[in-house]
Amino acid sequence: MAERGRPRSFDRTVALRRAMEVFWAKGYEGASLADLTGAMGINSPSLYAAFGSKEALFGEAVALYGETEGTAIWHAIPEAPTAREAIRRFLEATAEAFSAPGKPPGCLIVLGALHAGEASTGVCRDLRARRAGNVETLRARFERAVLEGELPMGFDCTAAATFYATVQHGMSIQALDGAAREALLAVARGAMAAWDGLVSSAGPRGAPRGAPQEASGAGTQRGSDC
Amino acid sequence: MAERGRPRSFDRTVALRRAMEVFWAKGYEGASLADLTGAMGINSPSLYAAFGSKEALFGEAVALYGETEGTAIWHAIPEAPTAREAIRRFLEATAEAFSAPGKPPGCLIVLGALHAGEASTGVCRDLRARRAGNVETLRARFERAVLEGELPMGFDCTAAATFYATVQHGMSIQALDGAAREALLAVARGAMAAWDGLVSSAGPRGAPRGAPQEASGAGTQRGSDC
DNA sequence: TCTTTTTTGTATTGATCGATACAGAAATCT
DNA sequence: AGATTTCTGTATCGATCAATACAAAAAAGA
Repeated sequence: MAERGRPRSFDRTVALRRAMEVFWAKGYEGASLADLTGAMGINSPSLYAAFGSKEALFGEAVALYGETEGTAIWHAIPEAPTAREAIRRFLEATAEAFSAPGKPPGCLIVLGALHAGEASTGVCRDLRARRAGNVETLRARFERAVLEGELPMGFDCTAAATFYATVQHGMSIQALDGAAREALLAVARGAMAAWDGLVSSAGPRGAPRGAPQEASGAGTQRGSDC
Repeated sequence: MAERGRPRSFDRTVALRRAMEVFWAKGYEGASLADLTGAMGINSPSLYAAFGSKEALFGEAVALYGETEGTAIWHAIPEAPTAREAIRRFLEATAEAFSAPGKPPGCLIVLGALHAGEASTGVCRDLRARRAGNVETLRARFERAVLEGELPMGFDCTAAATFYATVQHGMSIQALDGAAREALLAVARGAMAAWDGLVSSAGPRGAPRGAPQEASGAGTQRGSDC
C-alpha cells in the first residue's frame, strides 16, 4: 500500500464524476480535452497519467454513470413483484431522472456517442452493447413474467422489450428538447396504456410476428458502422 | 436569365443530395469538410461559393431531407380519414423509411445535431424547432379528430402527440442500433396498442394532466442549451 | 542526505478543423 | 478583340483537436 512518488493532488473519483457530467452534457466528441480538464480542475498530463486516454476516461465515466444514475432507473425491473409494475416504475424513474434539476437531460448511454466517427467507433460500440444489454434486461423480465403466469404463453417478450426500450430512448430526445417532468411522465403513462393491447394481442394464434434483433450473437444487422 | 461568368462545373442539386447523405450518416459535427467535398466531388472553394458555409449547407440539406424523405413519413397525417389510421400509417412509414436499404438508418432531423457544441447552436436550434413542429403536426391532427367526433372531448391531444413523437424518435435510435424492418414494425404495432388506452383514459373527469412543452413561444424550458 | 519514483505545470507536438487568398480558366458583355 | 465576371484548383490560413516532452516539485526508500 505504500506509495512511492509524489502524491496525486486531486481526488480521482471527484475528477471522474466531473468528467462524467461533461460527457453527459456534451457527448463524447462534443467534449474537448479543454472542457474536461477545465471541469476536472487538472491539466492534460494529469488526466492522461490517471486515466490513460480520452476514450478510457469515457469508458470509466459510462461505468460510473451506470452505477450511479443507472441504478435509480433500473432497480425496479428485478425488484417489482410484477412485470407491469416493473415497467411502470422503470418508465417513471426514467422520467424523473431525465428531468432531474442540476443534471444534464437525457441518458448518457443513449446520447453519448450515436454516430461512429472514425476515432469513436470503439466508444460507439460500447454504448450500443450497453443498450442491447438493457433491452435484454427487459426481455428477461418479461420471460420471467411468462413463467410466473402473469403474461400469456404467446407473449412476444422481445417485441415488448424493444418497444419499451424504444420509448425510453425517445424520452432522452424529448428531455434534450426541453420536455418538463410532467411531459415525460405523460409519455410514460402513454406507454403503459399499451400494456393491455400488448398482452391481449398474444392470443393463442395471434402472436405478433417476432422482432428479431437478438441481443447477443452476430445476427444479420444492417444499421450503422459502429 | 443570362449568366455572366464561368459556368458551374457541377450539378448543385446533385451535390446537395450527396451532402445530405453525408450529414444523414455522420451528423453535423461528424461530417468534416473533407467528407463533404469528397462525396460532392468538388473542392472547398466551390462548396463555399455555392452554399456559403457548412452550416448553410446543412440547412439546405435538412430542407431537402424534409421535402424528399419526410413526405413519405408524414403524408398520411393529413390524408388518412381517421387519426388512428393516420398514426398507424405514420409509424409504419417511419419503420420503412428508417430501415430503407441503401440509406442511412434513422432520421436526419432527430440524429443530425443533438448536442449544442459551440459552433452548432444554430444548427441544433433549427432541428429542435423542426421536431417541435412535427409534434405540433401530430397534435393538430388529434385536435381535428376531436372536432370530428373520432376522439372524445377530454382527449389530451398534446400528451398523445408527445407520446407518438417520442416513439418515433426512439425508433431512430433503434434503427441506428441495427434494428431490422420487422423490429421497427413491431415497435409501431406496440405504439398502436396504446391507442385504446389513451382514448379510454380521456373520461369525462379523468383527463390526464397535460404535458406542457408548447410548440411556439418561450415557455419555461429546462433542457439543453441549444 | 541522497537516490528513486511519481505527479505537476508549462509549452508544444503533428493532425485536422472550417474557411480563404490567389491566380488561371471559362463564360458573357461591350 | 478586350474588358468584365464568375468559377476552379492549389495551397494555405489561424484555431483547435487529442496527446506528450520536459524539467521542477513532492513524496518514500536507502
